[in-house]
Formats: sequence, structure tokens, C-alpha cells
Amino acid sequence: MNSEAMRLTLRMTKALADIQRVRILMMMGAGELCVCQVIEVLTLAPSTVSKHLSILTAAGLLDSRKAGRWMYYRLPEGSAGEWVRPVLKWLGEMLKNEPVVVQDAKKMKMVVACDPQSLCRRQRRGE
Amino acid sequence: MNSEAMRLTLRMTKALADIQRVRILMMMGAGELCVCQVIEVLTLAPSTVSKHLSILTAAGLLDSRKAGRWMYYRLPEGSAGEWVRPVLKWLGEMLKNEPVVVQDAKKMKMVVACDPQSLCRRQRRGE
DNA sequence: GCTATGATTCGCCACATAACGAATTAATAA
DNA sequence: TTATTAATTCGTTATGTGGCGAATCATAGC
Repeated sequence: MNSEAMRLTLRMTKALADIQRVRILMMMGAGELCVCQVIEVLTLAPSTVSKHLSILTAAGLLDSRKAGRWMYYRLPEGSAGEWVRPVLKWLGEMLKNEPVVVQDAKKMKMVVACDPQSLCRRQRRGE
Repeated sequence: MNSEAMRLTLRMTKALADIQRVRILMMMGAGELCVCQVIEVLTLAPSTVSKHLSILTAAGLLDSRKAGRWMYYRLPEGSAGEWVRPVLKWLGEMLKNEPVVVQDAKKMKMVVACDPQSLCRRQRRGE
């Protein structure tokens, strides 16, 4: 840890200090998700969700992968997530019975069931 | 954990999302401190420091004790700090070599050396 | 090339928050 | 009681942040 430590730490804690971003992290426990899937669960504007995802990524709390037009986000694996995992574990234990989180998980199941393509099409038509 | 969990969690993460409050938490590792000592190290207005301390306390990250005119703050002990300790440990490891934190610790030694009474008197006269 | 489309960036607005000094509170000391 | 004093609360200001829609970017498909 060098003099960047504080900057990095605050980037993380600030990233965690928002309910939508916490909800996203909890959702990601189930595996990687594309942006439109996160939009569907949070029911926020695409631009808003994209911003949240970029903040989480900049904080090292998410990794991303581009596949064609789709962007997939997931929890960081391996050594990349060493500093992150304890935080996520702590969050998970704090929130495992939180209604919002449980509800999001349920909605996630529905969303993962239909493929992203048809999901985005529905979104374009306005739900 | 009930439906309050998210509120509590966000109160904690928001409390951690500020550099002055992180500095305060790191300082408290050395033991309980009165407000004027924290003021001395952070070199911020008393009202500002008081606010930070109240935010940390409301988040469960600090306990307080009143002794005469002095108010002492410390890290929560025993079962009260069960959810807090892992976070503080994580913070401590992230920041143990952070210049600001090291410098604060050094200043703390000087501050603890002189008694609070004379410290506050000096502050009143404007450093 | 052109169009369609998933995602991001930009500009804006409303609201939250950190900082200060002044006023207030609570407790000691005169 | 009155004055002093450590801390807090209040009011104000400047800055930061979350939200949206419009515009833009990047890739797939025609």
C-alpha cells in the first residue's frame, strides 16, 4: 500500500455508499450480467445504470467484458478481487434477508430466463 | 437482519465515504480521544469535527462517553462492534502505510502527551 | 455504405453534504 | 448566581452526486 491507498479506499467506500450500487453488487453474486438485465431489475434509465456500473468498476468492485454489442459485468475473480471479497462477504451477510435484495434476486431469475435480446427489445418499446 | 438492514448498511458505508471520518477511525485505534484532540489533529473547525463524530456514532462506528465537559469517543467494544470490527480491520490493512494516516498517528502522540485542558486553551487562543 | 441497436457520454436539474462562524447547550469554576 | 468553557446545533454557502433525456459511440446486420 502506497500513498494511493487513501484514494483507492475512498473510491471503494464512496462506491458502496449508494443503494443502487449495493443492489447491483448483491445481484452480481448470481453471476455476470449485461447492462440491460441490470436496468430491468433496478428500473432506472440506461444512462443512470451505466454510470453506476462505471463507478463500481473504477472502484475495483466489478470487472467488465465486452461481447459484441453487449457489455457484461461481474464480481472480480482471483487476485484482482482480494481486497474486494471481504467487503462483499460483509455486505452479503448484512443484507441477506433485506427485502429489496431478496426481491431483486427473485426478479433476476425471471430476467435471466428470457434472453437479453428480447429483454432489450421490450425495454425499447417501453416495458 | 430485518428490513432495517439496508438503512444501517448505507449509514455505515456513507459514514466511511469521507476522508476526515476515515482519518478519525484510524486515529481511534490508539484508544479513546476527546473532541479537542481530534480537532487538533485534523485542524478543522470544532463544529465540523463534532458533526463527523456524530455521523460515525450514528453509524455505530464509534461509541461515546461523557466526562464532565469533555466528550470522549472510541471504537465500539464487545458485541456492539461485531459488525464494525471486520470493516475497521479491512480499513486498517488498506491504509496502514498511507502517509496521511502515519502523519496523524505521529501528531496524535504529541497531542496525547499534553493534557486536554491545556490543549483546548491553546486552541481558544488560535493555535 | 447505411441502418439498427446496446451502451456510454454529456448537459441539465434537484437534492445531499462538507465546511465555517454564530448562537446555543451543558457542565465546571468563580 | 454568574462567568467560563467544551461541545453541539443552526444557518449559510460551495461543492458533489443521482437522476433523466438527448446526443454520441461502437458493433452487428442489411
